Amino acid sequence: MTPPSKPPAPRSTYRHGDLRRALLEAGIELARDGGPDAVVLREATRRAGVAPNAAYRHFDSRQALLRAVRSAALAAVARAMEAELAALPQDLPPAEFARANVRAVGTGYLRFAQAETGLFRTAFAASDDMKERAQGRPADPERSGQSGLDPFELLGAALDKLVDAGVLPPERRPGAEFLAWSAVHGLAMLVIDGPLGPVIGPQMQQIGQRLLDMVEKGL
Amino acid sequence: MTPPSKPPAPRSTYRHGDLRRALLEAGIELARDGGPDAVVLREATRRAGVAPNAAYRHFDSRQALLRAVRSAALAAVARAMEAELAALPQDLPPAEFARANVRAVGTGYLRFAQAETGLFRTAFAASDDMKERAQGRPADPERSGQSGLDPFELLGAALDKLVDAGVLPPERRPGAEFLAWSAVHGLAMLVIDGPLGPVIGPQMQQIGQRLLDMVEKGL
DNA sequence: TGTACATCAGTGAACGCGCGTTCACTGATGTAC
DNA sequence: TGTACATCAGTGAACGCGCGTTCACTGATGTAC
Repeated sequence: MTPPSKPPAPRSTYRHGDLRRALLEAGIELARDGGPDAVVLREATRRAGVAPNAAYRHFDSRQALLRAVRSAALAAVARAMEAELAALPQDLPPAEFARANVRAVGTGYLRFAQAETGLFRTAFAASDDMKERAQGRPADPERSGQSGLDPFELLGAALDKLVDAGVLPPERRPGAEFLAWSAVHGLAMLVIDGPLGPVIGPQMQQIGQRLLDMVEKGL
Repeated sequence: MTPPSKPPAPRSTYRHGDLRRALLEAGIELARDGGPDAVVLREATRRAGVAPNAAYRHFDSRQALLRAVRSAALAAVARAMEAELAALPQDLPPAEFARANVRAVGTGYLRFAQAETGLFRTAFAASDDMKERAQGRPADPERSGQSGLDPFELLGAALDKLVDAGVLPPERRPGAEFLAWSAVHGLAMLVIDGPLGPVIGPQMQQIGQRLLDMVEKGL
């Protein structure tokens, strides 16, 4: 895709200025067009125009850099969802509005998966040190959007609205995020990472809408 | 997990006998407990008790070996589905039986994902040379179960039964496999490869059944 | 206001690792006569 | 039935690669007096 490294961007000062940020941004760029495995310490330092070991002033290890990139990717997913939510007409009847919220969250997720495949894979790929994720930890602003909610929490909030509006019976609420998330996540993965990419990729948006219909009816 | 290599299994004859099969089986073993990235040519030859380059008599490249392993993994998924189908009671009323077929396919998929995580990931992970998958090619027995159908075809057949039994309106049939597959695939991926592993892994089977309810109602 | 010095960001060189792959080879097999 | 020989599966050694990480260092900064 892109050539192995960018012009080293010569630097006049001995100090870099904001190497941590530069490395993180290089890492995000790498993830963007190669997924998590492409987040390579040496390449990030190359792009920042710095010796390989300089990275260790700012990150304990490659893993630590990857973690930071992952948080940034999650925040980007959250912002994509927020963008869809913000574009919603505000004058819908409550039940309809609640439904539209859930759809917007799902649509944002799918759009992001297709537009930023590498970041999407980075956000949700396996990782040995990630075994602690998502249980009741305090919300981490690093992985959240403007609302302060991470992607999972945005989905949860939308489903809560569905209950409040009387569309979803409260007894069906617990665990509903897993069902909704599964459906949308599966389509995303099949298209970007699996065998269905070439087959349904082009029609992803329509299939995505049908999938959201199914979730809505089936929840 | 397992030590880096097994006892080299000393060989008395100069010829190996069935090196291709041995390499394939070593590759499957590697995939089983490490996913696609763990399918490493040199390690496969080590396990087969053979020099690294001997592999090139049987596979053009590491990619070729990985492809063969992937086919085997897909066949294993198909067999897991067939096992669920075979366990179905045969005396259900037609509509119910058709529904049960679809559930069985989904259940087999989810069971396999949880029991054979590495193989599952290998079967469905990205691959640059896989861009041709799944479109109208003649069914490949390498990736099929006893029925001669690969996992995707098994799902398709189950959905066809749903239409025949009058449960699913024919106009909803086209593309239905993408919706059903997405739901189930998403849950599998979130549990084995994503942030939800520790959170819902233990309850995967119940959530899986709820998910299949959703698909059934929503299709 | 000027100078000594602690701090610490970045350097340069090197390490060991394991990988996929290529080369020219050697040893056993089985077929043709 | 016995022997020459083509075939080809496996060997041994080596290649170049890029990675993450460690070491002892050097250069600029900013604070204490």
